[in-house]
Amino acid sequence: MGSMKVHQFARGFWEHEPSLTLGCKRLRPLAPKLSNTDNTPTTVPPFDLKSFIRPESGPRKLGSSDDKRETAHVDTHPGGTRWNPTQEQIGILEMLYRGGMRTPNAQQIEQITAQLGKYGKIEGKNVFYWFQNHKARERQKQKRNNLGLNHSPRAPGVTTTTTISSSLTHESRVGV
Amino acid sequence: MGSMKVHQFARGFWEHEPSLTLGCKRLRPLAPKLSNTDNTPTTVPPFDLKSFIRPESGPRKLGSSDDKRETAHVDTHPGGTRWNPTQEQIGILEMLYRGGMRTPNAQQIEQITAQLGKYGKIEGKNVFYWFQNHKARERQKQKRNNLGLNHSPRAPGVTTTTTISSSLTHESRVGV
DNA sequence: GCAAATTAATGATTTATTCAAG
DNA sequence: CTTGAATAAATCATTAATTTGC
Repeated sequence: MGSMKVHQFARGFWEHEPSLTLGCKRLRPLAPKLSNTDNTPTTVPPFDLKSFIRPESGPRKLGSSDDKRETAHVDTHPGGTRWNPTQEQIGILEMLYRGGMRTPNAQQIEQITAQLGKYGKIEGKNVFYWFQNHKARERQKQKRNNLGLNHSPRAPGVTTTTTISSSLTHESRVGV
Repeated sequence: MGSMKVHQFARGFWEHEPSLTLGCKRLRPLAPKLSNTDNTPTTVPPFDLKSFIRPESGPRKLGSSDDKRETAHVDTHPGGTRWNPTQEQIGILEMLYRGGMRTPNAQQIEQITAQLGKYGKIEGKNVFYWFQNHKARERQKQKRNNLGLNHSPRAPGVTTTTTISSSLTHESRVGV
């Protein structure tokens, strides 16, 4: 397999907007059984659950790393369930988050994925989801804290670090 | 806090492409109104991870660190405008929708996009978004119609006198 | 000590809301 | 106003922690 063009779906269509590799696997285990009474015009492909859950031999869309060298597998290589981040990965992600990154764009996701890939199997969408979830859940936490906040006018313990060096070259700051 | 809800109906079986921020010319103020109580982090990560936080977007030019780009001229590109579906495309999509398709998976999207590509420029995410929006807005319309039965402002242009009961087979929304 | 049962975290999807182009 | 595009909120589903009984 020399230079073979992968599916067009990977490259050609999303070239304008940065996109990331997303797997074509991992579908919900719920019954793929549609109500067959309706005529689904497009042939709903028979969902081969097993083949989807085993992406190893499946066709990759993009971002296929040259080698996967799973022979040694430092990590669990969970056999095709959901991503289970390692401690290093989490650490880096949290660092990025604390650094101000909230919704990285495709370029950033690509790079992050590449970096985190050194510590374990990971895909771009994992990074994407992680930021989504982390952001949302941090907000939840904060809100919860705010609700029960009418007790001590001053936050005990945590002195809100106002020593922020305000000016920073964070261009990736979309929200806030 | 276990949510024991069992859905027996076929729910989504779609891989969900993470719609990455394109960041081309999409500046969304969207004041999140987040209470700024929490972290205003802006602490430079001690590592070189800052390389992750590269300035976003920029078509393909890298190297220029500072991007104070003006939103002046950069929109004559055919990649910058949004998808404008043709009549054939809409027709096919609606046909598929009426046929029961609601959230096509990646495979299906791929095929649909390929087909629709014959009639005009289109990308996979367009198909994805179309289904999302169409589903949501059909629901809105129905709801509006149901609520405003006694209303008689003006004859609605579209006679969507069909399929009101069909959607009842779905779960009734749990409020909220 | 261990494994089944239970609970807590959190990854992955779906839905609702919002913004802006045409 | 219509509607493509994007994000946030809500929800589902799976894995890790943990409890419990032996």
